[in-house]
Amino acid sequence: MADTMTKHDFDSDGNAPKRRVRADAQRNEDAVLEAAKAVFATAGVDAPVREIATRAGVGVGTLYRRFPTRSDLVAAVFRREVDACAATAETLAMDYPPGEALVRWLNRYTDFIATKKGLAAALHSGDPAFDALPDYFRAKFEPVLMSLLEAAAAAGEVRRDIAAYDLLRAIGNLSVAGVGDEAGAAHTRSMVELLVDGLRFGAVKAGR
Amino acid sequence: MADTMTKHDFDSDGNAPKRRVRADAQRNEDAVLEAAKAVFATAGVDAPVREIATRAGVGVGTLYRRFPTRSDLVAAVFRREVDACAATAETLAMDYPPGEALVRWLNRYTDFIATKKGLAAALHSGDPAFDALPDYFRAKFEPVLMSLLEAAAAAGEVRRDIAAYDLLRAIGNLSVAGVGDEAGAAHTRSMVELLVDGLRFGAVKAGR
DNA sequence: TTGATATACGGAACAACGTTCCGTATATAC
DNA sequence: GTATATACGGAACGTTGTTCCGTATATCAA
Repeated sequence: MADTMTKHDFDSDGNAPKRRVRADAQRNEDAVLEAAKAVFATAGVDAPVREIATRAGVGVGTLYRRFPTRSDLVAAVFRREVDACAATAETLAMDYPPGEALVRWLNRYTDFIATKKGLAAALHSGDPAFDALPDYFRAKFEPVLMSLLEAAAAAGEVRRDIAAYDLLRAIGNLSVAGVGDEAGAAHTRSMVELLVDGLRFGAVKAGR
Repeated sequence: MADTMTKHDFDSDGNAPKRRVRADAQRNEDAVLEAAKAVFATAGVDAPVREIATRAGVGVGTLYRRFPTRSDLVAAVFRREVDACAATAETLAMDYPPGEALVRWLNRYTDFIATKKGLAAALHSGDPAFDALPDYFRAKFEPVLMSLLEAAAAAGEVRRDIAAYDLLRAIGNLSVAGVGDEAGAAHTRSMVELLVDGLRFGAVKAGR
């Protein structure tokens, strides 16, 4: 039978496909993301895929259909949470004076990272699935921190010669140490404060 | 002629081992450590055990006899390198003024960490084999940095309220980002400098 | 030297993981 | 209601870390 000429074919890029996404597929994707978020927070990003699939009530095949690699799943979950954290900056900027907004967001950011067991390592593991993550991370967070930084600098509270991205990375890495450790969290916080003092140091010298 | 009468019986601590350590065993242990050091530097601490065994010219069984866990091997290699890095501090302290010696050692330390792909993550992974590492790390590095810090503080170049250990951890974590990345190394360096500026900031104010 | 034996060796075998495959089930379009 | 594209579950595969054990050998006593 040569019925190769199928009836519906030209659903090229960006056009409406003949069939819409199946409801169960969508439901399962959500379930997987939700389960993954929970499992990652508990057991770190190295948690077995099977565990996530089970928790989501699907088979591993289903999971892999949507996330071809465990790294893709990690990336997807990560993106979601980045969005959430970045969003808090605006609120802070409105509710507090520049210097305080900056510090508060930095703390929020620190807490955000604290729930990312092993993620910093994964980011630099060379896995191609994570290649896009730093860019996403940066695209979301840099403008946000730049605003806070600029406002604080304008108020004469911090220096201007530190790039937002550098600060972002520095604090992110600083925070890796405190994961799952009470004393570690305290250390992280004081080191972040030290960094902020470094920021102020410059402002003092340049401000007069 | 009576000679073979115990030329080595109670060496170390009151123990009298019937047989001494076999020569081939010792040789293999060295070979494994050497191979592991090279492989870890190249491929990170997650490199396959088999690869290390092969490179050392031994079977995996032999490797596991001495290092019951891959983590134990990682720990052993790590300890060696910690010793080497800590040792450089004394030299520096003798050859440079306090402030400079401090900064130079901090840089040396940064370079040291830069070759430790993924090790910071391993340290906090919860693997029991690494539990002793932070203590070892601290026991070796803290006194060393305390000396440098104290000398610099005495010279009025830095503040006194930052604990050596915190600084150690902070820089270590800061350095994780720069692994295998040119720009990353530069970022790391400037963040370390920012930290040092934070140290100086306090010194300036502490005139009281 | 020679034999006895504790010790060490290599690599096959096992378990747990990430990932692939494919026969079966089902939501959607007509 | 039927056809069929789509999604599903889970067995199966390759690669890890680790264990096991039969074989080889360095050391000791004679």
